[in-house]
Order: sequence, then C-alpha cells, then structure tokens
Amino acid sequence: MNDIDEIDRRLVVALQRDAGQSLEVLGETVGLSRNACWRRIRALEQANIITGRIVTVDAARLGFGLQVFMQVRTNAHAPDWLEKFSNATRAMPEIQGVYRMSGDLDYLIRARVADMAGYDALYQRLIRKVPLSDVSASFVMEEIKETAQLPL
Amino acid sequence: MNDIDEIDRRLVVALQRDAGQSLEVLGETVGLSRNACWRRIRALEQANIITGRIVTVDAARLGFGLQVFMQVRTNAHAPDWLEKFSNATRAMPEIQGVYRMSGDLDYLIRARVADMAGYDALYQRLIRKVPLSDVSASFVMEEIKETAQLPL
DNA sequence: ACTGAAACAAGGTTAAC
DNA sequence: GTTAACCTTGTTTCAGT
Repeated sequence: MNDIDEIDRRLVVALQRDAGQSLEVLGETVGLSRNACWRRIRALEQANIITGRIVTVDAARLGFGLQVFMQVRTNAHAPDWLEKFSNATRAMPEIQGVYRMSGDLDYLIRARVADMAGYDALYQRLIRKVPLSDVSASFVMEEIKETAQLPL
Repeated sequence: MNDIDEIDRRLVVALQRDAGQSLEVLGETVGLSRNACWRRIRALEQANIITGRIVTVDAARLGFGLQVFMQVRTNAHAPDWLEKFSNATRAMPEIQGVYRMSGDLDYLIRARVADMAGYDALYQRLIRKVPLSDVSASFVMEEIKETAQLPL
C-alpha cells in the first residue's frame, strides 16, 4: 500500500506537533526545500494519510469541564440495533468517541459535558433514542495525559 | 473568567472543523473583516483557549491499527506512586490518554499500537516501570465515532 | 520521479483611521 | 470595528539531476 519514507514520517511528526509552522522552517527540520515539503504534504493529504488540520482548545475553559466514559451494554440483538446506536451517538455533539469493544456487545463512549447535570441530560437523551440494557458511567477526575500524537 | 462572545464561539467552531481556511473565508462565515478575525484568533491563542494547531492523521495507515483501553488498579498507596505512574505513562509515546477516574485508585489508559504484539510490548514496559496490581485491556474492534470537536 | 531556484499569487500582518 | 498598504509564505513554473 501507500508506504511512507523517512522524510514523510518526519514531516508528519512535525505537523502533529505544530501545523502552524511555515514550509521554510519545516524544510529546515526535515532537510528539504520549501516546495519539496509542500508537494509531499499535499501528497500526504491526497492519500488521506493527513486527514485534516484543526485547532486544539482548552475544553474546560469553553465550558466542558467534565469528561465521562460510558460503558454500554445491550440485550437487543436485532440486526439494526448497531446502526441505530451509531446514528444516535454520531448525532450527539457532546459525544467525542464511540467504540465497539472486544467482548461481545460492549460499547464505550467518551463524552464531554459541563457538569453532572449535563451528563444526566446526555444520558437521558441517549436512552430515549436507543434501547440500552445497561449503562455505567466513569468520570474523569484528572487528565494526566492527553495527546493525538502518534509515536512515529 | 475569560468569557467568549458569539463571534469568538463561531470562530472556534469553524477552526475546530478546519484550521486551514483563510482569514477571508473565516471572515465571511462569522461576518467580520479579515483582520478583525486575525486579532480575535490571536487573542484566543494568547488566552490559551486555542492551544495549538495540528494535523489529524489516519492512524491505521501509519501503522497503528489497534486502539486499546487499559483499566489499571494499584494497591500501592505510597504518596509518590501517582507521580511515578504519571511520569512513566507520559514518557510512553504509544499512550495517548491517561485519566484518573472516579472510584478510588482506578486509572484508564488509551493507547495506539500496531497489533497484539505491540500491545504486549507496551504492557510489559509499563509494568516494569510501575507496580500495578491489576491491568485489564479492552481492544477497539470498530471506531464508530472519533472527533475532537466540542458542541459549541 | 523528485529535487531546488526563482517568479508569482495569495494570504497573514501591520498601520492608519 | 474597517480599509488599505505591506511583506511573509504558499503555490506554480521550470530546468537540472
């Protein structure tokens, strides 16, 4: 498949740290001219290896001080349950991650809310949309580490 | 504290979706001139509300096809255990998230590895660094949703 | 096929209002 | 907050390896 060489790897590392730096300084760090960098980055984007460019924000200072993980179980084995669950969670903006886990019919949800009242509202909305046999919530007391960087 | 008005809010929303767009089009979407946008964005950065600018990547295509959540328990109540645990996990680049959870002495780790062998290596390295009484791993079979956007 | 150098266009930054 | 000048930086062109 689309394999990546050492220079591309270093570019991705640099851009995962800071996507705001100029092609000039990127070129210096990877040892290439500025438009060689530019073409490689464009190629990485077109190959969907680089998928986007976003800002990171301080969630707490924007009113989302509480992070919660919800472990979800269902007893509904209907074939369309997963689709309904997927659509429902995708449509709920507080939910940042939804994962189908190993261990049959076990789902994990990661969400950000303002506070406990916000969590309860989220919970109520979710169970009204999808039948869930069991939901248990664990709240994040302290974020010890949080990064999107991959160890390339 | 540093409160944010409607326009700042819309700017953050737009930049969380795509930080690559020009000040011109940002200005059109929020209804402001291009350097009014520029000054607001700079203010948001200096206030550490916008904390950075990064690229998103396809983890699987970069060789990190397996995402794992590790639930960690310890019986070591020594006062410096948490510090040792924090330092160890922060220094391990496969680990993307470490959270102290509600329910005493319960930690959650989110990590990305290539495969099961990669997970085992991570696990071995972790328990060699920090005494852990119990570690249970759950593997992500399917990523149903994954975003960093906040519902502003 | 991929590079670097220079010309060019676009967008970020500053100054003035 | 705006508009307009400025100048860094992204983008295209082109020729060399």
